[in-house]
Amino acid sequence: MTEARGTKRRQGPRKGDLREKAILDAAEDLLGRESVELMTVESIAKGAGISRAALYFYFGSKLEVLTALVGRTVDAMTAQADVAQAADASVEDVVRASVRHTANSWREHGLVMRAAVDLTPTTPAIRALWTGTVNRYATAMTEVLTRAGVADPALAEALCWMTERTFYWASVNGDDLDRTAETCAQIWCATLRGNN
Amino acid sequence: MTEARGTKRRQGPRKGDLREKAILDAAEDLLGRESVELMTVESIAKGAGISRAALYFYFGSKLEVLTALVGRTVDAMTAQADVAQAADASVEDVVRASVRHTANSWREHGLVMRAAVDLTPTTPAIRALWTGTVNRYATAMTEVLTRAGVADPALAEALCWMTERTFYWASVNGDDLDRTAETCAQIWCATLRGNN
DNA sequence: ATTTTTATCGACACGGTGTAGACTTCTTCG
DNA sequence: CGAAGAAGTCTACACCGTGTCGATAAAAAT
Repeated sequence: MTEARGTKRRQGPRKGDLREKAILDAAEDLLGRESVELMTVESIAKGAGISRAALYFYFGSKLEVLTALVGRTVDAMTAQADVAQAADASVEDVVRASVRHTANSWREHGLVMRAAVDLTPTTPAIRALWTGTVNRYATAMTEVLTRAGVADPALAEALCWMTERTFYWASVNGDDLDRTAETCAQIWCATLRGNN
Repeated sequence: MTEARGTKRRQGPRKGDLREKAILDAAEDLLGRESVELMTVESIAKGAGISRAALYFYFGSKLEVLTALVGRTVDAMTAQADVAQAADASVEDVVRASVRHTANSWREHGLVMRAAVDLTPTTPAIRALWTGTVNRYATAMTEVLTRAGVADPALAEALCWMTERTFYWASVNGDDLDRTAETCAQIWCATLRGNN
């Protein structure tokens, strides 16, 4: 099972690449209605307008679909991520801007990000994507913290996971993400000052 | 499906209550070897020395077993929890003690706690147990923070989830939990000072 | 000692998964 | 154009884990 991808189809913008996108779109759509484990290969296929067996031509399993979907979303996130980092801004401002940016990601891609978190325990590939993203963020932040005299990378890491979890629950509960961002930023800044 | 429990058997230390414990023990044992979703009702039953169908006499599903197991563990945790809170200790000391206590919980019950976190998205009953525990901890901490002039409950909540996630990953990766506790305590204390 | 509750088991039906193999539709190049 | 072959789709099937049913055994209760 699972097939590691790439055995079949590989190159070129063939006709059925639209299908591939359609499948991901259908899956993303479904995430809005049913939970991940209720979502069946059948339902995804139906959403994409093809038969169950046809879907297996493109993806080896439901989890491969979800992995591709998370990958697409993570790419989109990091694409619009590294705009910031104006070198002259105050450290606190950089931190606040980063947290706000995170809030926006959750606003835009909350459904998929939630699914990514939910699937992190079960799916190695998704775990890799997600922890990879968080760790990238963490190392970037470690640099920023260092500029403020806080050296330990473990601190940045812990704060990143705090941010992740807090936004996750806020997204699940439908809380106000601006407030959430405020809370997170406050802790980030406190750590910034408190450990020089 | 699922049967909501209680329809069958209810009172007394009947003979088969041992079985019930045996089943939970078997499940906990299994958590050490295979992941939650690989674990099958069959394997749990086998571990408890009974047949698959017999297990359904005690629990309505694999998830009910896991829920009971998490419940048992959470009870054990909270049982030995509220020892602390000596009213004259410094706020920072209380915080450090709490975090260290959390580290001990993860040391002792890491397997089940990890499973609880993993199952939180999928199983409402376990989500209730877990968020309940964390929230109890959060409100207790809110009081402590208030004593230090930091009023916002959202801060304590965010810090609790930071602690949860950080220990979760440390437990998964086999990191040193003392170091993890140190990191968490540092952020707790920074927030304590930084936001008066 | 027998009646009732508690516990166990074998057998079944169901639903979702993944695969095999036949079939159709595109593409492309002689 | 028109055959070869690649890309895409479908029906049918076998598998596996789940949960239930009814018959039966073991324990408790009377």
